[in-house]
Amino acid sequence: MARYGKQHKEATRRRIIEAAGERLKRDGIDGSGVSVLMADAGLTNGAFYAHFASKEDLVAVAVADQLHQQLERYRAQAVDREGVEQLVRQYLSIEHRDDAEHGCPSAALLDEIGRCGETTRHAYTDGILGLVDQIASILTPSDPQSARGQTLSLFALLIGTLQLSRALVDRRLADEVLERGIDNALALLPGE
Amino acid sequence: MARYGKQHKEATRRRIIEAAGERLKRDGIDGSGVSVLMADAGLTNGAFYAHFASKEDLVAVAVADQLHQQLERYRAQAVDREGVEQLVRQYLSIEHRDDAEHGCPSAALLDEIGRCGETTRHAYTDGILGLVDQIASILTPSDPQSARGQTLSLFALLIGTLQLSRALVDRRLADEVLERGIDNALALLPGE
DNA sequence: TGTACATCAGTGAACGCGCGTTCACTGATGTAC
DNA sequence: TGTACATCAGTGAACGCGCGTTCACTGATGTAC
Repeated sequence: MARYGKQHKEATRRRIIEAAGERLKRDGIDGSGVSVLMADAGLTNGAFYAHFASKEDLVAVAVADQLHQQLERYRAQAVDREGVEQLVRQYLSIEHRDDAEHGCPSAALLDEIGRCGETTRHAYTDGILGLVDQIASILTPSDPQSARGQTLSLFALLIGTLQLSRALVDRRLADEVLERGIDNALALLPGE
Repeated sequence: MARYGKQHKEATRRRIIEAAGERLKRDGIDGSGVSVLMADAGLTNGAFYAHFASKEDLVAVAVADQLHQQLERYRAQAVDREGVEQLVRQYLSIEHRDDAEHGCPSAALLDEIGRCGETTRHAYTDGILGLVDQIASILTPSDPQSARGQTLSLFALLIGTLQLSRALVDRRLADEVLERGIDNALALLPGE
């Protein structure tokens, strides 16, 4: 029945989603056209609608995937409080600021996501809560639920700091924002 | 010589800039077309290039104007530490979150600004520094320069918090982020 | 094993539309007499 | 004061282009005999 081996189309779909994640973070949602997104995956625009119902559909899936990838990375790295502190330092590093394409989807896209339809915002909400709960469970293993709000607030600082550092043309100032952000973020970590 | 009275064209230009500020904050930079921006000012698209060199030119000017307006508002309201604390509460209010059109340009546009050309990012940098220095001068009148970094970091928290609250579909959670943000922001205020 | 076939992932041209920008023009204005 | 005129802010159609989406098709594939 299935002519190409059923994993073939699935693999193509994944390639599109992952390439789209990077392109969206680099050029923004409105700034990334379907033809370019498909070309990034080595395909032509016509094949798009065999994989996704619409551009918004792909955006929602790509945002979910980006947050899921982030969760996997954080899960591997942030095994204890010190791991989380290291994560904060990496998040607010010059390398992360200067490489949005491979960085945090929230920092790259959050204000645009806020203007998206409910599908995308729902995917975002689910994804960020997965991340937040993971970090909260490490910082406050006895009652992670209570640390959710505080961890979300910590994320807000990280996201805002990276965006601000990216927008400032004064490099010295942009770097200082990152450093201040680290101190303040560490102070905001929910405790046991 | 000047047929329409020289203040006429200047007034039209201002009308375009102010309408554009609101439209950009509502629909984003890539999401706002020149024709719509002109229609918002009661004009047709053709007149645009008599006032601005390009769309990017208007964006830079509108961003600068928005930040300037914000500065004027903050200057009037934040005359002492308590005024600043009030400002933080207003910034992280449900009303502000649900009315991006009349709200903070940073919260509405910061990740898009980070992807803009140097003209716009330069305008943004100047504008945000004006704001930051104003707040810093109230919180640390003896040495506002030293409070600059900390105040920028405070702004980062405010901006990230509002964006996060706008993106979350879970209202309870979106509201909680604002509340947590207030507590954390107040704790981040640089002191004397 | 080799060949004919049915499947369907992917192609690429085309759809209508709105983008940013240009331009020949219109018509309301303040000025000159 | 009333009229003819020069100015120029603003109009609206058009430019080429890329958008998101559709569709008739191609051609590589795994299967059946």
